[in-house]
Amino acid sequence: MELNVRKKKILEVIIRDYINTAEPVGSRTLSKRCNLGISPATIRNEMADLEELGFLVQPHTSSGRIPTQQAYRYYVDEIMEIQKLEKMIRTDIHRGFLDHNTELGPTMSHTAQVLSQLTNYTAVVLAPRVTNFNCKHVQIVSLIKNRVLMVVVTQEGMAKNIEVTLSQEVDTILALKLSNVINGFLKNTILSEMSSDLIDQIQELSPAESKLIHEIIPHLKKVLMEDASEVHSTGLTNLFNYPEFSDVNKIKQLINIVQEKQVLSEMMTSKDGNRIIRIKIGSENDNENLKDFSIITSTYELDGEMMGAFGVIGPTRMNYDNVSSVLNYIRNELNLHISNLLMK
Amino acid sequence: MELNVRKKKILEVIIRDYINTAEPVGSRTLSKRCNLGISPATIRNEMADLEELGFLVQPHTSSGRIPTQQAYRYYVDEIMEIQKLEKMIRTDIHRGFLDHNTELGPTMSHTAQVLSQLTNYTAVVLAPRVTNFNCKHVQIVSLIKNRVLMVVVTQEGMAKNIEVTLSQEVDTILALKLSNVINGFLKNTILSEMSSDLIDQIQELSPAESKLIHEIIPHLKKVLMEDASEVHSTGLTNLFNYPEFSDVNKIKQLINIVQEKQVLSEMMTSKDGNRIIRIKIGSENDNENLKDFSIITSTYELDGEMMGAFGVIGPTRMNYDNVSSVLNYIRNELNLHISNLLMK
DNA sequence: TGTTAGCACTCGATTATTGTGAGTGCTAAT
DNA sequence: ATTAGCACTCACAATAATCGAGTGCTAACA
Repeated sequence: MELNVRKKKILEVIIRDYINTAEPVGSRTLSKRCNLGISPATIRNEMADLEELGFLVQPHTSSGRIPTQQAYRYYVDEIMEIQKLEKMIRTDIHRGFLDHNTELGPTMSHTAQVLSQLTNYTAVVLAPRVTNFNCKHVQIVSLIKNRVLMVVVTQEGMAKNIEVTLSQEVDTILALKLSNVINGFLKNTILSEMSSDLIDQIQELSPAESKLIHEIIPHLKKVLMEDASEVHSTGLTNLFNYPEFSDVNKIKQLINIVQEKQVLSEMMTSKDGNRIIRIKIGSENDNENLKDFSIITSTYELDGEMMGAFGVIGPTRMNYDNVSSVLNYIRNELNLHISNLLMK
Repeated sequence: MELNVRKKKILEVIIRDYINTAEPVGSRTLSKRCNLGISPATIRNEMADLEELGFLVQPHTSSGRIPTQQAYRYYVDEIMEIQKLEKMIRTDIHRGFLDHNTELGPTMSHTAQVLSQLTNYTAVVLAPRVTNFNCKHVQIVSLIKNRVLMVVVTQEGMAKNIEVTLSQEVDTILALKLSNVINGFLKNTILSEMSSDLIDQIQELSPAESKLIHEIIPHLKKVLMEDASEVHSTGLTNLFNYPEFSDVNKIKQLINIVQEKQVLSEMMTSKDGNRIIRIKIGSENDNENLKDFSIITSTYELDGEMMGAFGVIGPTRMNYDNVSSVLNYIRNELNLHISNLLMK
């Protein structure tokens, strides 16, 4: 779809204006704002064309026009350019991260904080996930009776743990022995290749111990496989200030989105070509609850491998420029700090 | 404050009616509903008295009356009696818990689920906290470089862990040694009494190791002390259906409450005499955001020691009877299942 | 041929007007 | 002490009147 220069310019101004005001924009006000020296009447003609092409709609006859989803998509693809953030903001963000990069948890919540504050929308951050990473070390800790805590540590130094109930009692001594056996094993094999047969070949185990190992391995695999990464969200109430969210039903949708962590997590980690900044506008989202929202996300990596994602949820008339710039910069910061934190 | 029988009865019916309908109740409708065989005019007189006493207010002249906070308080203290739940509901709840009592986490989220479903309000559950419990076992797990995961296990088999960065590198061997040293120590001393002097008396440590122990102990103490227990909440959107929450600002308040986990946690664990069911109505709450809500909470125990809390947030015209009954029963269930889960 | 001034028209939003009805307080009769 | 009767109040809903930003169309103009 190609538009001539003037149409493009007019569309741009309309979108910008609507993003700011949430009011349908009419030809007269527009003619004042955009200094192209063309009269309202001409603009009206152009607007009529743009409407025919599917970029604009009128909420009712004889009102101003508002952009369609198609318009936002065109804007994002063809008009907008990701700006570099102002120097002052950049250093502000950078300093903030320096103050919060001692541990992983705080770094994540700080990221969410910064995102929602800088954009005035709702921020979502996925903590680093262990999926796809190799298990370096396992620690079984006896809790009480037949309950144990399993800690899985990846090559990169990320940890994840679950409590499980086993079929037999496990005391501190036994827990240590089981840990040692599994860790000995991990020196030669990766966890996902640990089969029943291999376990049976271990010499030094009593039948009871062997049975326990058989129970434990699937749990460990599950921990490493399942992507139940923690999802931080901040600035839920930010959206309440926008007129389109004075409707309680919209708010319900938003809350449902944020609470379906599993869905959110999958959505944010799915690829979109090679794009660094992924933008989904309104019904481009598969999730029913997100149909009235736009979501912009990005990911952070360690050593080329995707570790987690973060992004912003807002109205479809979102400030795509600003959010993209912010995400872009924060992505760099995150990559930097995460690798400082985890790799040697 | 004493009311004669008839006033008490009238007040009761008004409150019940208002809780159901959220509409101001007038003398005529009331006279039909309450079968005391008294005319609207008489009721009007009584209502005027009750208004003078501070139990009722009129939103505007010549409208029906609505109960004041004082009325709810009186209702809760003097009128209402906690009913036993219907047999069918009891067995339903009981079965539900049986299906979810293998691990602590699921038990907690199931509790929140059941609470919000049964009451139609917002449920909040505080997971068991380690505070006040004695540390039985400590496990230091090496993550990477100078980062370690510390696991603290209490006498009762609850676990809590944090990641910290230490001043020196800690590998797997060293982590094990440090764990052993601390655990050896724990055989004779409780964690909170571990002082610097005592650490210095340990023989088998190199200066570097001794320094690490000095760093580790405060972290362990902090884990055991601080009450950053996880707060589950469910059914946020339940409240949206009530007419008093069509106002976006009320919703904002609610979300703020649920997000201030620290405050919520303190509020729910603070005692209120020896009451099992604690009821705070509107401005009886210290927290500014809770001034328009009522909150009913209870606690669950292990071996007489309070472990956590749970409760329900709703409008001040909350169904105090039903919620109290539900909390009362769930409390028993929780006590039962938690002790099954944790103690021998 | 593209642009613009002019004009009649549209329609949501705002304000004013009027009923309607559930409710009240007061008084007088029971 | 209770109640029927009555005049009065006031939020709420429905209807009508007004306003104004915006439109489409036509004719004139560069």
